[in-house]
Amino acid sequence: MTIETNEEHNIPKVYDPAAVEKKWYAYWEKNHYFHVEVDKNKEAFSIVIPPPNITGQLHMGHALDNTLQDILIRWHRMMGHNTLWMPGYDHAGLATQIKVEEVIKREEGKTRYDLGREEFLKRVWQWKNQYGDRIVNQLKCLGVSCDWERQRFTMDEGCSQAVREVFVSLYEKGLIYQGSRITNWCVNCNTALSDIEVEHADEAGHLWYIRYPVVGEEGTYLTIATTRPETMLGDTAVAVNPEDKRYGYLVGKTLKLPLTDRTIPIIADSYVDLKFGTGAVKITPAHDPNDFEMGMRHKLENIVVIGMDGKMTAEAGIYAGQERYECRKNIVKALEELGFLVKIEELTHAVGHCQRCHCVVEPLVSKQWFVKMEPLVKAAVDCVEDGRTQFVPERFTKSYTNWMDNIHDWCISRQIWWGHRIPVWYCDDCGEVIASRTDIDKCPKCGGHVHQDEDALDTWFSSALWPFSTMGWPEKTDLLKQFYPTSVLVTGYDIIFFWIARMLVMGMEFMKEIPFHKVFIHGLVRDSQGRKMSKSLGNGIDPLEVIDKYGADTLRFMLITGNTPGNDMRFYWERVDATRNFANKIWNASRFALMNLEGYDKDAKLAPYTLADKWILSRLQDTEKDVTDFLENFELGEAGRLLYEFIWGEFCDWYIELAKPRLYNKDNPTERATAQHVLCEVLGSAMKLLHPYMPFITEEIWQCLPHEGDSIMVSSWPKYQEDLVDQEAEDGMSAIMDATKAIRNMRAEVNAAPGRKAPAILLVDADLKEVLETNASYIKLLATVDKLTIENNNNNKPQNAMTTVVNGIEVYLPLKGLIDVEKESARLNKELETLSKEIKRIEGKLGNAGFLAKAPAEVVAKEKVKSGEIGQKMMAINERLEYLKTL
RNA sequence: GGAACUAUAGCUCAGACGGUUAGAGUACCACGUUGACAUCGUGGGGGUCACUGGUUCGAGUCCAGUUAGUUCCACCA
Repeated sequence: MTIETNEEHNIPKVYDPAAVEKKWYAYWEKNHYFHVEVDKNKEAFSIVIPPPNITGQLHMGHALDNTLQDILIRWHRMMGHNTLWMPGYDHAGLATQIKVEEVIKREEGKTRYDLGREEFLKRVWQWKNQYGDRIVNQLKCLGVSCDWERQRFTMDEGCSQAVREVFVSLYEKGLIYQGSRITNWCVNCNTALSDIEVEHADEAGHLWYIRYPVVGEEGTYLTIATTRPETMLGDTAVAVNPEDKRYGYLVGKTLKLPLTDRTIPIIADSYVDLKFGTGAVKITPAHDPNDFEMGMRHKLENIVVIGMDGKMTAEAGIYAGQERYECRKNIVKALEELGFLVKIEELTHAVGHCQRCHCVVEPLVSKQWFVKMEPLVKAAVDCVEDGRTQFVPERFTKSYTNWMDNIHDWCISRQIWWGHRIPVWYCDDCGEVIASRTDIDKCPKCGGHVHQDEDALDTWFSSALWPFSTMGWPEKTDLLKQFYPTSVLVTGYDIIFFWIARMLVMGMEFMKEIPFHKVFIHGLVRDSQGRKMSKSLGNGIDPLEVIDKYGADTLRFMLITGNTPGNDMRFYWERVDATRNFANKIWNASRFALMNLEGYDKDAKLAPYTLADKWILSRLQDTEKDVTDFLENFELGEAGRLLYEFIWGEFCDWYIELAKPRLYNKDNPTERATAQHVLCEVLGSAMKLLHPYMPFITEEIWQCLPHEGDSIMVSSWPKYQEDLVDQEAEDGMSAIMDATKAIRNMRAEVNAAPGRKAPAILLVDADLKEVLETNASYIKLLATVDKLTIENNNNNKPQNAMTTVVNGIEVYLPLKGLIDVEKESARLNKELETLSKEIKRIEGKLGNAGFLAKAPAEVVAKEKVKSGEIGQKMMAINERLEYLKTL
């Protein structure tokens, strides 16, 4: 194959991602590169996407999460594995319902109750059909390579069937039950919530001390302390600790409950803390979880005074109908007026808020469905503790197991319409309760009329099944056989309990197998001040904006590098700029290559590799190996950093510069072809290694370079070629690079005109002499040297020259008339100072018997070499200083 | 009340098994438009690795404690 390039070709100097990205994504999709069929002969690698909400817009968290997955997926695909990335989205029950309700309210002024269940659901489906794909399209802008042909939805037919199967099966096993319990109730969203949907926040509140008169003992009171005086209307007892000597004599007596005409008993219960408040607690079983428990123990009555709407009930007497906080004010006022209020203290305490609407959650008794967790968690904890499923980073294991060890039953019913309706029917005639996998229209027992439970399931119930429901469960599919357990699950630490834990539980229960081998946890993307990005703060940065301005490659690489797994990261535009510059650097390196590939013939006869060729090829192998190692350990940031350093710091800064003379010289076609060959080889491999991170620009470049195959994304991952590893070449090049840098450094010190060539003298050890002589042209080219003299270091030292010693090389720069004796002496003395500090440290080590005896021989030898080198340096500098004194 | 994480250059962050003269990007200073790139090149300044103790021949790296910050869990009215 021969490349024809036109000297005048107009590849733009600045990389423009917009056109490139659209073009290649369309190309990949058209060629079905994302799609995978089961291939039992290949090693399987699979990921199920954390399904984004249909209401959602792509945010930075998605961008990070999906980039991580895409890197792993693209890498494994290139490794030749049978690679599946299962995409899909989540119906997000409550969140979506609220969203659609808002829209309908705004546009039509109606509530969902106005529309009725059927019509409302029709609207949500419409909404889903209209906007559901929005986030998928946004994900595509990011370049992710999901198998879109397999896209799933938590409420599609298959997933819904899986939900039914799991629900009914658990019900039959007695692991799902219905009960009247005190649960978290959101008075705004009008539904029950699970414990983890309640967010606790410390709030400044008050502790009101109220005295309750003891019945039959005029003038005797028992003072209680409460943070919620409005609930006193529902008090059915006051409790003291049985050990509490202050109140012992009162236990068994009754109290007159102020503001009511009821009397309540004084009971003893060890739950009561003697040191808090007065040591006497009012008990309101209907409105406090602890009181509820105590009420059960002491068979107390539940008096509901706050309703589902957050307003006081008829039980609240004259307060009926008042909003709960308004009532609180009025109660306090009344107590004060009647002399029952003893004092008010300031108190900060944790108050639960609804995760969705942030209003204060009310503990209320209601009839709900629960999953009995305790029998289910063991398997899910065991598989993590014995390492079948591993968290990366490992530290998240602990928070997972801690949480699982203290698990509460999971309230799964929601008083909402959008979601999986609870598959339970009640017979209106015989009262039978039937959980069914299929819809029923009459009672199987008596044939009577049935009606279905009105409630829907917690969104996370269907998410919990995601790893297997998306692969066709409960059918025994080939997909499941090949891809379950999935290889890795990638998500943020914020949903470990909501999602990871539940998937482990359900996977172990229904597949009898872990859902994933690894859980790769990442942190949050925060703003530049470290704050969470949020709508209310207005500090969110739209990933699509970054993609528009800078390209997806830049966003992806920026999000992945510069932080470590599991840690939060801050978003800085400066870092976006820096990454954009990297993309542009790659672009221009490729532009350079293309401009110099004219006449390139893949099969041309090659000259022997030069030192630079051997060096860069060897470094490429090191990079391939290290990058692969890092990827295997989920150190994606480190792998990215390595690629950055290799491409910019070695390939661009040194190799390209050194290849220029051969590329420009058309009189020696064999050498030119060799340089072209190595240039293409290294650049091509570098693009492959970088492809998982920056899929678009690497495809664009790869397609321009000589290549085999139709796309870089289905090309093979570079192999570590041991025969190209050349330590000698690497050592030789580092000597040359060190000498070059030393010369540049000294020239800069005296402000020598950078463009003007000057002579230099190197005095070197015998073993370095040959490589330096052979490649003297490198130093001349890169250090702007015209006459380079290389001698053995036992020769006479050149006079009237600047000097420094690096890597066993004494570098002299004759600078006739340029040397400022004073300045040069100062510079050398400063260097001498650092060196003497260093040698003192090393000699201390070498003089330490313990070090010599216990440190590995290798380390000792290294220190000795170092000591020798420094000694040599110091000697040379001292000689030079002596000479300067004579001037 | 438990638990986790973080503390390294002005800023944002890397530093695997303890052994490099502790790194990068950015910012800053100086010089530079030689035919890939000024979204660039070359060079430079800048850190007692939060503090205290311990283990070790040797600690930014391991252990204990202290301080500061962040976060999660927890039914204390």
